[in-house]
Amino acid sequence: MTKKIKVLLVEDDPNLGTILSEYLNVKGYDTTLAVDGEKGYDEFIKNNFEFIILDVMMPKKDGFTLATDIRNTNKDIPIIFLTAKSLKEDTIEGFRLGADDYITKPFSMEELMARMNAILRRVDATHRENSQQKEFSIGKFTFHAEKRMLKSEGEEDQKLTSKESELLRLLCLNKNKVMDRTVALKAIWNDDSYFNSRSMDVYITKLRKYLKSDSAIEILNVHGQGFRLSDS
Amino acid sequence: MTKKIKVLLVEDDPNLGTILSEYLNVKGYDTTLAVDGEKGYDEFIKNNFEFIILDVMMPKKDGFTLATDIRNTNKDIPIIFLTAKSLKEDTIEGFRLGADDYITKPFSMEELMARMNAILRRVDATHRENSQQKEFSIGKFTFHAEKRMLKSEGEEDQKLTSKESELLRLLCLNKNKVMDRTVALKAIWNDDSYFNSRSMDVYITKLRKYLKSDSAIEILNVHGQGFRLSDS
DNA sequence: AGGGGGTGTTAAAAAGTGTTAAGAATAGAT
DNA sequence: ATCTATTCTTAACACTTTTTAACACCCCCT
Repeated sequence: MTKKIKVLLVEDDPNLGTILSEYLNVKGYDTTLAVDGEKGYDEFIKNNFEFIILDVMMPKKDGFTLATDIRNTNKDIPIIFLTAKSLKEDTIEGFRLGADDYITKPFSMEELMARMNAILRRVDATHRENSQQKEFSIGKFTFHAEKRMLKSEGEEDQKLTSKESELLRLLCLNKNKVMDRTVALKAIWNDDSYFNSRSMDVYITKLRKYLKSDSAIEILNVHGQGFRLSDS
Repeated sequence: MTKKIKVLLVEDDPNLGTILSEYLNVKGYDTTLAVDGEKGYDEFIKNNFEFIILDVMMPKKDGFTLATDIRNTNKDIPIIFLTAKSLKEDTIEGFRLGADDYITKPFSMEELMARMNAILRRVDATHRENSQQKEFSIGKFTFHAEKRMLKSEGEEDQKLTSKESELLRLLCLNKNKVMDRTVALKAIWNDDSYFNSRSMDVYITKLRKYLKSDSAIEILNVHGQGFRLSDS
């Protein structure tokens, strides 16, 4: 399970603020609620947020001013504005300050989620390429995912097929934890169905063969759940 | 001066379509207008667009279907939906298909621009600018796509034929990612058919020969999908 | 203990690819 | 216009990757 994304929500309406905050937490985010712009800025400075949602109309410090201050210290963090009015100039102003989206009240929770996800997908995509792990160590083996190559001292290099490689990569990412069967099927086959599932079992057998020369490694089945690559 | 961004606009209303297209061109984009979903897809295959704007309600092929087809060949390209109705389910569906934004008519030109810019800011600059890139670095080689020339220190320059060059260019644009077989065939041969596909395999063999003196480079096959130029 | 669903394994079928070389098409030169 | 060199396509064969089928076994529940 991936780490929760830390969200700062700044909203002066206590009803809406609480509801939104709780909804986001249920959806797997780690949300902090601030009730005005100044408190929002304090929270921003003290924590490492990864996503900002700002109401525009707020006492003490309005959303635009707060956004400007936030952008001064972090020019990458995604910002979404919430607003009661849909004045055109306001919208443009929001985007000019570096907003990623601008949502007019009333809006549905689902829509907010959908728009957050659309933005996060982009942020991930740009950061993901470089931060993707390419080389894994499994017992006496070294597995290079990109090159689809499994090496070990004193043995001939084993070239893997793309399916073999993708599966082994998922196992490595979950080393000593269970790699969920359904998750793997959807990630590699795009679809979990009976036949794909059986196909995956065939590949598990193949991987076990490749790895059998090191008895410290095992691919264990977790009945009804998936597999665990155990490395001691 | 940065290169113009190539935008595909698919909109069946000729009035709106023309006005939008002209407006975008004035704003420095290079816009192509298609009047229905099928024509839109044809244009998408033939060109290297970097941004897509789709009307949802269209004859022949609606925006959602078109978006799905486009996402099948390119999962990174930004997509914005335009729609007359603001049905909640529609919005969510659009985002589920990988939309980056969803704009309800009527909207202002400025708002569209602002939302486009917000998305483009997030997209990796290299993704945007590389579609007309002329020079590529592959391991110890340098490839000039325009001049169809492959150079490397201490080796004689290798002149490539046009097919060889176009194929290598596509591989370079997708370096370390899969170059989809169908997309490449449609881009280079204008038609994916069995024989063209076999022809492409012959060219892959040729390119591998040219590149074989650098073992850090590989053209890997991804079964049933395409090829990946791996460079580490 | 029995039974149903999940898994391990092997092998054959189906689909896709690697490679070489000969044939067709095209463009350039004479 | 005809010849020629080059480029591109088609054919052929060997091989790899993936899926499907088949059968044996195991886990877990009642």
